[in-house]
Amino acid sequence: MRRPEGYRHAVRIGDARTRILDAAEELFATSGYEATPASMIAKLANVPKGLVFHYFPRKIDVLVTLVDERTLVEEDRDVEAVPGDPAGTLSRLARRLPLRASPAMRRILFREADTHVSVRERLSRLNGELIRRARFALELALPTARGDAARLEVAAATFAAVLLYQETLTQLTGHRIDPDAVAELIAGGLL
Amino acid sequence: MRRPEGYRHAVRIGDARTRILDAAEELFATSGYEATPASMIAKLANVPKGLVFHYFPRKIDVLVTLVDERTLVEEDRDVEAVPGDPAGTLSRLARRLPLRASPAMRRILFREADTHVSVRERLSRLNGELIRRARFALELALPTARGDAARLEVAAATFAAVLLYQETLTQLTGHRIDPDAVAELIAGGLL
Amino acid sequence: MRRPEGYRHAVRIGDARTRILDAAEELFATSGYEATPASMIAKLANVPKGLVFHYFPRKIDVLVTLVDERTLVEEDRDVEAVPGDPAGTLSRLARRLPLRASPAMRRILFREADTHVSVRERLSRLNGELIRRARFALELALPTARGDAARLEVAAATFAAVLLYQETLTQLTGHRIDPDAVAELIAGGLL
Amino acid sequence: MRRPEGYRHAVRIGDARTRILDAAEELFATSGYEATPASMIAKLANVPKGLVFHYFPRKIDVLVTLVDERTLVEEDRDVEAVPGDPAGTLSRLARRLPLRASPAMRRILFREADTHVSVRERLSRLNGELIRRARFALELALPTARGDAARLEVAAATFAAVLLYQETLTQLTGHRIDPDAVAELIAGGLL
DNA sequence: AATGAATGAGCGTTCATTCAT
DNA sequence: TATGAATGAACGCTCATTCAT
Repeated sequence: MRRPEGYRHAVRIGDARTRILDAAEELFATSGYEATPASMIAKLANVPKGLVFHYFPRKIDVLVTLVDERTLVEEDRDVEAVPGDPAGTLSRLARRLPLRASPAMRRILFREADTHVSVRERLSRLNGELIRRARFALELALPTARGDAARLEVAAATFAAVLLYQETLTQLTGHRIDPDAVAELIAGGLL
Repeated sequence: MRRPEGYRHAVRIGDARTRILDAAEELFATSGYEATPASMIAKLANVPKGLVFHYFPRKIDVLVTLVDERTLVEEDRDVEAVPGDPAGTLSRLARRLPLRASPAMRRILFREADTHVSVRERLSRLNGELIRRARFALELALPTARGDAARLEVAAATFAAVLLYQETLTQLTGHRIDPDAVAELIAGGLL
Repeated sequence: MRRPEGYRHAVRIGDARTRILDAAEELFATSGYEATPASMIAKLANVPKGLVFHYFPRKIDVLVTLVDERTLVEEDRDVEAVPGDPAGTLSRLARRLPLRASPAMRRILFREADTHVSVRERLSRLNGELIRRARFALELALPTARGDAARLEVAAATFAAVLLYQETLTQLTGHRIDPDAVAELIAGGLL
Repeated sequence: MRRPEGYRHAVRIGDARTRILDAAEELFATSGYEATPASMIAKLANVPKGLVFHYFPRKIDVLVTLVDERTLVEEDRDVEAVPGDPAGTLSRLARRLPLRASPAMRRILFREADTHVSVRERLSRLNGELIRRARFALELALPTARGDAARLEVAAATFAAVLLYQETLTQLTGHRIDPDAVAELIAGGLL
């Protein structure tokens, strides 16, 4: 919770603990958790190596703390739905992803998810929240009786998948996917 | 050197080189490349550690070889399209993913893509092929003039994303997505 | 970090870094750099192996540091020349070899010179300095006009060669050469 | 004894055993015995690795054989002495070094001498023979009664040292020493 | 709170050597 | 005689972690 508004990139300011987390965020995102030695975090953070272990007794604690403090899945936030405009409603939701996290933190979240439980849990909650919200938005936006529950669920899950995966996809394949267009496609399928 | 039909799981048979690749496939999928020591591969393959390096001079060669020999992106394969049935056409395409690879290999492909170029390239080709084929299938299946190029592209990319990501998603969140339902949704959006 | 006066032999005292260098000096001189594992240095120095690499990130750094800190080519030192006594002048020079280094360090210097640049450079400088000084001493000691430049140069180079090589020769062949006698011989040849 | 006249350099012809020795000679001279893996010898010799150990059960046998078969200290060969011309006599002796060995073999002889007994012995014999012959030549060339035994010995040893060391010196320091000039200097000192 | 020396387990890799064929 | 798979000991090096100060 220490980070204020916005994301600081590669700027090593603040107290030692913050600088350590900043450095780790950058390095984990770039090279992965396993491939990042604690000594490198210390060097980038410009603190003595011992201090890293003073604040975070085990290296894994740095990752856990990062996920804990720097990714925030915002649950139960309001959904802005415009009845009769499911596409626009989804688009707006896309723009307000309920994940407060820097791009670096997002990469970490996805990359380390399958080897570290606490990371996986966070990602799982995010996905659940996204689907929940998309479903709810569609319910509000669609003319009543239009979508049976199962169809809505599929639409919500598909949209969530695209939102979560698009960044990875762009990174790995260079292929950009436009959430707005997807929103329109999905909305078209429901009407 | 190619694997025959089907996938062998955790069965340690065949010559040493094959057993090493089998073991690595399993371990890389489970724990990730970085977190898997060569010694563990050797132990699971039931060969002395030295033999691993006899066949694969550097550890990374094991990963590269795995991707090389055990993931096969089938390009230019025929697409079975049924005019007037875009949903069914996509469903059939989903069932014939142009990636010959065990589930384990797929996880490796996705997990290691952002730190190892050769893996990333393979994944990128796969994604491209998948989109290309989905687009082509839709062109054939849709009534002419129905879909303008951009809409088709979005539909294809969305479907590809779902196909590629669904496995990871299930793994990470427990939430299962049904490609057939997505096919129907997308087809509905296009008609 | 410089060694004080005199040489300590095989006495394992002082801080860990010093003990490591002491041990390496002894072992490199005895068995050669390549044939001396870092573990053996650690054992002789009575430190854990990891500590060797704490102070010297690569093994070669131990050798380089040794040459750097424990061989000192003293340039521009005064030459004590006695006019009319070239033999005595050379003898005195021999006794004040401009190389501050233990016998062990000298063996290392010669043995590793042809495979390690930094060592070779040090040895080269030493040889140059030795010749320069011998020439200068002879110029002062000889009656003017006696020796033309070329002859002086040869005498200086010969004497330098004998000084540098005698130790190796004794080691390898058991045959001892007496620098004083050589000085006399050379002086005789110039007069 | 297998080598005919002259030295073949880097030409891999002849039977396997010869090619192995050729390769080893080149590699040992360049990188030293310890730093040359048997596999590299095999590769350069263009023979399978197993064959190296077929001919030479242990790696050290390659070195020993090399020294054994490819360095020949010619003892008891005639000395051409010209009475009254000690300088010329020494010069001639320098030109007929009693060591039949390629430059590469000489480098090996000197470099490995202090860690391998058999090599050291060979070098020792060479030095002894050189001194013996220089002493004998000087005895014959000098006017009788001129040189007492001790002086002759010093002269002979000095000349031998220069001859043996000159190659190393040139290599390590770039400083060339001219044996003829040294011969003259020494002869001058004896007359 | 801060530090860097110390520790040791374990990693990737090398390589002499063996051996079945 | 010829071969390359197999073996295992040891090597250089890394690194999380501890600890005295």
